[in-house]
Amino acid sequence: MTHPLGLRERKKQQTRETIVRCAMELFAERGFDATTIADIAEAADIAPRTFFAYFPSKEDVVFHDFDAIFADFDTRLRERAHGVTAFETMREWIVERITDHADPLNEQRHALIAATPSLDAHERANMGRFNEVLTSAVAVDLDVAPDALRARMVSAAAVAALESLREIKDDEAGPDHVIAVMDEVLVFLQGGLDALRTPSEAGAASD
Amino acid sequence: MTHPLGLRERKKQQTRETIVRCAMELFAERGFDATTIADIAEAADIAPRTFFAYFPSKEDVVFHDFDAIFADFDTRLRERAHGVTAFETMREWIVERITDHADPLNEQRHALIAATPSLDAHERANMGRFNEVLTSAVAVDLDVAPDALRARMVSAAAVAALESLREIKDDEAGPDHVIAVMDEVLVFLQGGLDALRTPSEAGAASD
DNA sequence: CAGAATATCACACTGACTGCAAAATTACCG
DNA sequence: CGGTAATTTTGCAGTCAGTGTGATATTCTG
Repeated sequence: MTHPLGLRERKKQQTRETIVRCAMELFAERGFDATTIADIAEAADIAPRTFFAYFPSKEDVVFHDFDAIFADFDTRLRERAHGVTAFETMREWIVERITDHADPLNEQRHALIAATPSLDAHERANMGRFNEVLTSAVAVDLDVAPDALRARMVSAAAVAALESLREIKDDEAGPDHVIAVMDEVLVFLQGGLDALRTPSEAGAASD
Repeated sequence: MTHPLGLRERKKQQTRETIVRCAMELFAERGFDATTIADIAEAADIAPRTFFAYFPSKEDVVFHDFDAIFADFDTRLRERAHGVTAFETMREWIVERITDHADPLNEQRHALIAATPSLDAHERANMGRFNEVLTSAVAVDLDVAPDALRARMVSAAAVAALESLREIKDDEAGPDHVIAVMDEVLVFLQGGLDALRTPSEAGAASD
């Protein structure tokens, strides 16, 4: 009655955050592989076994917010209005995320991921999930099969742009740079699709 | 003197092949995760500890030929003649591989990968390496920075095509289908790059 | 406050992977 | 051929991630 969430839920949330904070700190200090579950548990003042009540694996701590982000993107794609392109939806979503959720810890996180092969693989798998949902949405836009080559190419190029964005993120100019990048992507994709639409001149110049 | 390779080398090669064969058999039967190193060692008639003298991890058995394939692609890209596009090089390379190395076990392998998350992540990492070298080669072609967005997009789209090819592979028509796919990719990339080159009309139609 | 629900935890276990040093095998050279 | 050096195989002990189970503690509900 005093709180929107019961004591239990609040404590759980708090413990979860403590685990994430302590773990990321240790990862930054010693590296991911050199940090054990026991280390994290001690720092967060929980039993080692309890860690696994919060995260299925050590890696999942690093990507603790991915599920929420992905779900957000997915529903956004699914619930877009008729006539609104998947790419436009993605562009909007990215600009929002950049402006709203400017997380200064992201830079540190990505340094960690880049330095840890297993995390890098995990990150790629995450991007793969973005790619999947984007591909099927693009396929709907283009009115082709869900696994059509052109849908894959469009989605892959868009996700490549997404990846390039996360490398700059905070230090470079925020929304302006993002918009510039997305514009370049749009021109590229549009040009590519137009070329596929007109079966005229195929390949003449060098790429 | 009787052999190009000494007894030692020959036995090593043989043992390596035995491990791969036995392991893949077991993986196909029971699944990757349900197969232990001890199982593989017993089947290949070696000590469990010896397994790690041949492969750094269980996963690497599945991708035992990746290093060679990747090195082939990489040198091919590096040593291409002046004026020959990275994309053209890739196209040639793929057609050769499809025709020469038609491995009937590949289908089985990819089923295994698709069914095993950790292998899927590993496979993505492998594709990521293709993407990296292709990106820098494309950047040279386009005369832009190695991490330029357009180089990334081109490479990402090409790798997406590569991934789509590996899904069909044996059952569908071989070289013909491959060439058709690569042609479509070329038109798409060419169109996209042309659009970026002419700063005229940007976005009008829907993608 | 009692009892149901749930969270924390200790314990024991599997399985991947590593370091180390002994034992077996192969190569080399006089 | 014999013996020694180089290399490979192996056993053993150990670390660490992750899981199942059941006991204990905490919170919730009436």
